Amino acid sequence: MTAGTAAGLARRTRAGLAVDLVVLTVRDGALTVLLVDRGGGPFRHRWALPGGFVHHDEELEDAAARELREETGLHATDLHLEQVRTYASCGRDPRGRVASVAYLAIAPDLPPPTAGSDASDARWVAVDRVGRLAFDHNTILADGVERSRSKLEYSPLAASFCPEPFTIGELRGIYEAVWGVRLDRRSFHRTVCGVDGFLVPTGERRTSPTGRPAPLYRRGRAGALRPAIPRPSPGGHRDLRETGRQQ
Amino acid sequence: MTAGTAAGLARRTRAGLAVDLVVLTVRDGALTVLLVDRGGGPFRHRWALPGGFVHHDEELEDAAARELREETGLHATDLHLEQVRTYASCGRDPRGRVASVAYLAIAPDLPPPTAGSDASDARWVAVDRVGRLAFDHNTILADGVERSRSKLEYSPLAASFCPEPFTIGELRGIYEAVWGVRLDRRSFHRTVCGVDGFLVPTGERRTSPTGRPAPLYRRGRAGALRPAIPRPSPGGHRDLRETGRQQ
DNA sequence: GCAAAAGTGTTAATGTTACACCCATGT
DNA sequence: ACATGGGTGTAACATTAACACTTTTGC
Repeated sequence: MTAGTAAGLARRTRAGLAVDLVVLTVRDGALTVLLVDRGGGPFRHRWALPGGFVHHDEELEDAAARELREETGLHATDLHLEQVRTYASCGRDPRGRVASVAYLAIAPDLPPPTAGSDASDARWVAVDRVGRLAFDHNTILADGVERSRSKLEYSPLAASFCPEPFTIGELRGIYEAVWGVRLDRRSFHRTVCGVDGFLVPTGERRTSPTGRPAPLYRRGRAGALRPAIPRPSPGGHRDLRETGRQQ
Repeated sequence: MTAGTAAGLARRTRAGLAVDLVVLTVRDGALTVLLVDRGGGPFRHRWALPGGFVHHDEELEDAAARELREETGLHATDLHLEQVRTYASCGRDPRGRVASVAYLAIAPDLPPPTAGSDASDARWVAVDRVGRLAFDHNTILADGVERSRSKLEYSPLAASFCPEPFTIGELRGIYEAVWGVRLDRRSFHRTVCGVDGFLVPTGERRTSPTGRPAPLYRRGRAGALRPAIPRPSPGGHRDLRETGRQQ
């Protein structure tokens, strides 16, 4: 589009342009999201996703990185940031039409955030303990979580949850927390090590008070996981296929 | 987001809000997109994706459906419509800041469209023969095509390319055109019939001048394909030829 | 009968799952 | 030695790919 006659130009819709962030990490074995207590505006003192209006001449992704920095001190170079989708329902913001572009940010576990300019408080909350949020943020959160769950399978996203360098065991903990399943330690090891470009061994090892020292890894360059890390099917295994019969 | 103090409110960004449509179909065995020749505005007489500004108090999806109707006569009830992503770079529209939400529309093969209000011409073009488009529409098109290719695997999207009722052979033609591969006729048949809820037999058959009559199907209610339709790996091996003659 | 497309059966190769078992370390 | 987690081997099972063969129609 963006087709427009002179008449079309005159009556074209203008809307507020904002970004909202679904910042996920794994803390204590649970998938966790960063929430802020809104300091002002509508839904004051409601919990919400961090975010804010895009500045003039500012790219969406830069706005997302800026909000992240302002609210958490995180720098976008350290983490994965991707667009999820846009929410622009007419009634979603009482101040008027606002189109909010949601971004998913994946970060290693971090210290509790400090409240920023737009928030009176900020904290990490396990995604299954999140209450009613401001605006349509419960929907945005659900979409972000769903996106991260499915991308774990075929993208190297899981490694973005780990502070580098990390062990295979820590990586497995990410998969278990995000998917909410238990994975076989031995099969998992072989599977991830068999994915070309996923993990790069540092040559170092981490010794721990318990167990054999584990080799350390960094994120590799692979953009997609081939083969994928199989996600256990929730309903168990399929039984025999029934071939479709006609008449 | 949508956090805003009184100060934040005053300086919030406002932008034009538009939708662009990647309307795909399969024609003559090729994945094909609907393009319009821009009748006015910037990029006049350049080919572009159909789309336009969102009206006041109009939902994004309604705007997408309206543009589709205006430019092609298609009704959204007949086709699959989903949001892909939002493009809002500062320089993408010479008229100013415009956020364009891209939608993917999948339609059965249709007669050539008629030009609408914003377009001086409209036509179907095979996606691998698309030239330089207006704005950033080549990028939007590429993202839409990529989305449709990956969704074919695990969603019932392929059936939206077929006018109902359809045969298994027609459905296979969709997969072959979109993925650009040849699929084994017999394995494909078993695979799709084994997916619960994908296809619903009508009980009717379609007789053709050549070959055995094929049972007809409609789209089922499945939202996801379990198991998925396996997509041949690109770095793969086998090129299949199906001569149709038995050895 | 013949060509063409639908549909079934079968097998080899491949992939996945589950678990036995060994390794290396701190206590 | 033992507990703990890292790492390898392997057999059972499930899935996939390739293709032989049969069925049903129009001409």
